[in-house]
Amino acid sequence: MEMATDIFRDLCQKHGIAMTHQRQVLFETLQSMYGHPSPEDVYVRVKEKVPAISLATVYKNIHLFVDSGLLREVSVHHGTLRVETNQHPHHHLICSECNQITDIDQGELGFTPGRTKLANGFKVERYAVDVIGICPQCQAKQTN
Amino acid sequence: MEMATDIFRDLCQKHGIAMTHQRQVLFETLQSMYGHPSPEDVYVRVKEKVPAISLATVYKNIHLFVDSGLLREVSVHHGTLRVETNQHPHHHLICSECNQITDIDQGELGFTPGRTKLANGFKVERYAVDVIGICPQCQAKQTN
DNA sequence: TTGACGGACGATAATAATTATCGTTCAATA
DNA sequence: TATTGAACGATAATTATTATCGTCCGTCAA
Repeated sequence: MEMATDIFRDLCQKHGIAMTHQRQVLFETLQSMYGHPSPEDVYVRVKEKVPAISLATVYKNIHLFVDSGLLREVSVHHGTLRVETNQHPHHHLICSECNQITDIDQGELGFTPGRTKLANGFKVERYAVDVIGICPQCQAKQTN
Repeated sequence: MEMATDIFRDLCQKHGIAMTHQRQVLFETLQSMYGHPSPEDVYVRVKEKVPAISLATVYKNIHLFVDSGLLREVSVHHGTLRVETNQHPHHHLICSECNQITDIDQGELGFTPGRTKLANGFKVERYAVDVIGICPQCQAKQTN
């Protein structure tokens, strides 16, 4: 489960971030966990290896990892409660650059809802699809 | 844009909630808005019609509407920051009863990613699918 | 109509999650 | 190895949300 230090150093270099002891332990800890842990959960686990670490460091580096593509977060949506005003069946386009969320009709997306019962017995009510990518505005900015 | 009071009363009855003036104005206001407003946004708008309304009432009733199915929220997992520990391409099963989130492999879901460029010029990086429904455990509880 | 009851409201205190600040320490590199 | 900016740790501050609690309003029985 241990990752060689120089492998992690390379990984950091590839993603353009500095390598520190805290970051290495944090990353290794994440890889050893299951499911969708909260920063607090991760903090508790990392403390076993680096007792002096601060919760703020965990937050800062999770965000750093996410921003630099080392790590992914469960949902790219707003951190706050948002309500749908669009009554029609639709999905979301989310720009990974500016985080803007735009609605797209189910038909326009070319998405056909799959089965209504999955292998494990999960009963499907509906599908919510997030299309993550770059919006036209941000594409234009990038080429400039 | 106005909704007759007795139509809203019927709607409330159908969903098993009491009808009040604040709820009616809140609901009408939501229907008149676009995009994905925050409770604060909605509060500001509702205040124009009901100046004495409290932000807490807006929160309470948005949740009531969501729970009773009158309204939908943008993301089922907003709330707190969660990180993915699963490196493989996967999607999420979300139980609308107990809110548990389970990973499901893209293949197992039977989902075929669509086009990589959408009509409006949006450049697709990846698709994130949330399957919302009832997990086997909660189905068992319901039949009991 | 009146009186009682329960649920909804408004004001605001409390909590939870996250971010900002700031002095100290560490990692990259010349 | 000395320099220098970035990262760290402690903790204060902020933001979003929820809980509390006294009051008010609508409904129903007398």
